[in-house]
Amino acid sequence: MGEILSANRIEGVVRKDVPERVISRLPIYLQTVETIAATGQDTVSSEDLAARSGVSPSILRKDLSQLGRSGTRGVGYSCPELAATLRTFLGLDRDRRVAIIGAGRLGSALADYAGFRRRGLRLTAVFDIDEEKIGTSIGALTVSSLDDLPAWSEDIDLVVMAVPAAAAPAAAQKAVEAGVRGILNFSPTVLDAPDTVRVHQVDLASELQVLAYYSALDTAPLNPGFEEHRN
Amino acid sequence: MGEILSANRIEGVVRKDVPERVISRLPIYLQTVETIAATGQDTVSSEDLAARSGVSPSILRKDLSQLGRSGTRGVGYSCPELAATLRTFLGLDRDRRVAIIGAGRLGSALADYAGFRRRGLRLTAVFDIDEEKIGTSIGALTVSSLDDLPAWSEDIDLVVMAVPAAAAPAAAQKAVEAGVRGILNFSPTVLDAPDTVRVHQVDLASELQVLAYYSALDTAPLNPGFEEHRN
DNA sequence: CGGTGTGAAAACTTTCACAGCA
DNA sequence: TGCTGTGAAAGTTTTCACACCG
Repeated sequence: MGEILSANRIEGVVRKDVPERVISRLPIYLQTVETIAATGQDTVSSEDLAARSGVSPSILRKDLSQLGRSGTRGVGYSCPELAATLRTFLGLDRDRRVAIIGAGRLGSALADYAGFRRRGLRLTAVFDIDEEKIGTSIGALTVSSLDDLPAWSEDIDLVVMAVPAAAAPAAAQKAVEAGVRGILNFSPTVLDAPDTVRVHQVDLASELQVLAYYSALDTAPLNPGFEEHRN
Repeated sequence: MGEILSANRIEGVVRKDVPERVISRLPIYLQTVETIAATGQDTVSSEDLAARSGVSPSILRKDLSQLGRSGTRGVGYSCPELAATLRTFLGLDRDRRVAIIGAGRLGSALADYAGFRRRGLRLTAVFDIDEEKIGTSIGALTVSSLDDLPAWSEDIDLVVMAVPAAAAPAAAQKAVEAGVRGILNFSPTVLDAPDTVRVHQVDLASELQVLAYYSALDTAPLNPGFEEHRN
């Protein structure tokens, strides 16, 4: 499940194996540095960039140092240079092509997200199995039949799954067969896929349940007078 | 940012401080064990439950052992008992009240999610600032003005932010002032909030960018003939 | 001078392997 | 016997603190 691939070969250059934890923070840095660059500020310190990204300055410096030296001592990081480095490293210099499976409310909402292009992603197709939806428009796209997915396999790198839990495994199977390299799964189901396909899970209820746990901490006990059970 | 609270007092019982990593896996176990229970299977081994939850058996056993002994040696875990333990531990035995801020496409789609009740969550309100949307219905709820949020403060534990990035900080501020305990933020902005409020970020583009990175690994090098640089 | 880059230490997480119990 | 619960080992991530350089 979600094994880390170890070859790490991009454009022929073999890189130090960068941990997934680090990779998952890079998009945040990218977004933050773009926001800062948009204000006209040309350089930024690790302290400032870290604060705005919600991480510690030392972790930010460690993370960025793994992409090669990218800052200037005594000055900070050049916003445009850093943004370019991050985009290249993440493979966003050439647009990644994304398809959404599921043209219901959630799928349509995600398809609507205006930031795709700006963030190096291109929405190329939307699929559904519902005859009612096939042929309708979502933004500039027309909903295709999921059965036609194989025909698109050359034009899809990543898939967003926005279908009911029951439909997810079969749809994922089709995506895998079509050769997609990653699946972002909004259905509340653990999907299994071969090691060549990365699956990330986003589950509304699970996230809220974690928050629910923390929301119950530190509140007045409902049942005072009870005491510590230890084994 | 997102400091771990340390008091950990639930219903008067002081617990071992359970790491966030562990907490974030519990909802998955809960969902998996409920699915298994629904098939009529009464007990489950750590090996089986782990495989279906996408984790290793040892990590599953370690995680569950932190909730107190919950299995039976030689047998496995009782599905109904384990589900009850997890629900209680996560604080889901009494429904957590959730509000959605943002009645656009995404907010409506999330409000529509059928699993709330079953998963210990109750959607109590939907807010927006757009006069056009206020007063319209989403499912059984009527969209309220965000300005009325303070009046609801007693009825909201958690908030889901589904507004454009530009509107997120102000909306989060209102939620914090109303005393919510957690925010699940779908806007692509890092929100800062006091330590008493936990903020989790879910960003479509960031998730896809991480997948994009991995999708570029192990593909045929664009620039073959280059060889391994090792330090 | 000021802020990055980085070893070394500390903290945390996962895996291993097996004791112990139903 | 079979599978949980758990110490101890291995591995990973974060923090610290400071050398180094523009």
